[in-house]
Amino acid sequence: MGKTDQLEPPHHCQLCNNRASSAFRELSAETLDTVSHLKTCAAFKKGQVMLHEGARPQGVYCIHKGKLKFYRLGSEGKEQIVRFATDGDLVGYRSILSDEPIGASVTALEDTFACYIPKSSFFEVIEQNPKFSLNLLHVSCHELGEAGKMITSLAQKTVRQRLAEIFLVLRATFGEDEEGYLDLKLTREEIANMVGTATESAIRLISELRSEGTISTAGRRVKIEDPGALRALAAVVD
Amino acid sequence: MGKTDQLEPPHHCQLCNNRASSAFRELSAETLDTVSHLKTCAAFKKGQVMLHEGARPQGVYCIHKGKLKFYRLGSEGKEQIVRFATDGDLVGYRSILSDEPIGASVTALEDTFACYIPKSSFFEVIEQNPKFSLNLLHVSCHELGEAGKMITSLAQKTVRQRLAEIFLVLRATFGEDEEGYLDLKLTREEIANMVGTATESAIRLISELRSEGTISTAGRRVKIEDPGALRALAAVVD
DNA sequence: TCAGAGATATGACATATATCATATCTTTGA
DNA sequence: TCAAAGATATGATATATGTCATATCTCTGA
Repeated sequence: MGKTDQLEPPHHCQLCNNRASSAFRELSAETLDTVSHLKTCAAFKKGQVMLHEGARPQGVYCIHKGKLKFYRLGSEGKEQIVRFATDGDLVGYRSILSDEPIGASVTALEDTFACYIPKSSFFEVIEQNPKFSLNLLHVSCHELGEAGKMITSLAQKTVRQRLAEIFLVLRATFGEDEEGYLDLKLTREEIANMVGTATESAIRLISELRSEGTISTAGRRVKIEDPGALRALAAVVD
Repeated sequence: MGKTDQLEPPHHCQLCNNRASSAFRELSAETLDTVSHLKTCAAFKKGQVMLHEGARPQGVYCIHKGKLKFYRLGSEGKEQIVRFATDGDLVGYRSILSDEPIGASVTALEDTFACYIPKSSFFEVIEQNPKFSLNLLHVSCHELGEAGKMITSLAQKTVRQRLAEIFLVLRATFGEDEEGYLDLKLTREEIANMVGTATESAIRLISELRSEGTISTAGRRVKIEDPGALRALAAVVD
């Protein structure tokens, strides 16, 4: 569904729509040319795993179009979603740069197209472009801040508050479609795995928010009806 | 207490004991010389705040000797400890590199000596030393992985399991003194603020672990008596 | 050195959330 | 298009943890 020429990666990084918002922003034409020649294309179907927890990646992916979840398996085998990636985001860089195994599996939430840059090429670009290093530092340090927020939220807020917060975060990250629904379809189980609660509890609390008129749902599609109520509930600090 | 000449920062970075384990490892002699001339010294008494949440730091601190906690204030004003820093660690780099306000306040848990490097000098070193950028990327990406572990633990483990885990983490991070006690004194409230629970709950569960013979305590000093039992309890995955 | 403040300890009780069970409702793939 | 598999929904119940209250204990600064 949709025109494939919009979904396939462009032939050259300079033509990529995501360039301005990615770690490749503000790089010289020559550098982009180099990266362009080093990269290959990869496609992932919805549900397909891009990276496995514990593995050693041999390169990084730059997401051209798609949505992915990062998750760790807890001791009971339950998924904990730790973050998401979408257009323009780099995937796999954490493991390569810290020289550690993959910390979180990455799976496509919808059909995804990505560019693959081998590890060696990635390091070459880093070493020859201080600007690229700075961009990577910017991204990783920003993520670190987001993780701190998530830690505080998990430690101090109730499930109900975290659920409200998650809907606001999803809207900020993925936006809304023409009808006002969050532009990301998640199962109730996946929502529970972000919030850190049992699936039944997530379902129950979603039903409550729905009956209170704060949100509405249509299958897996969720619409925020009263953002103010959500913000009040979530007790958003920052 | 203690000889001051051991506690004050050395005059030159090349003589610093922490060099090998810090982000300044493997830098050229000239670079270290530059940094040495740009830095100034700073001392923090136990309990003193090094950085305030929400502020804009004008430089980074390299910890020469000491222990500090990073914490965010939740909506109820409760501290959530998100990580620690000790000898050789950089403090404040996250905010400067992501160009965001400080995400977590930093307070000295004991008297601390640090070197202060102004923002501009810090960026100069980064731009002129790809190796330093890589070290910083290594550190920030490692921290990001640790944050992911903490998120999973908070979301999926019981307070009892997290408490067991914390004692193991503290031992791995700070080690033990000659008598076998964890080399870090925390109040029960601080322990609760790491684990993400009420102070009373932390006290109660610590009492339980004590009566089970898994740990022993002497005031604020904690000794791990049965690491195996702690590991089993924490259900450590990785 | 001592007194007051803060920390630790423990009980009683409240409650949010997990767990288990069952019934419908949607997807999805053949 | 349909049937099976999986997802959603909701009730009943159990329980871990939070909250409030009170009583020592132990630091720390004057």
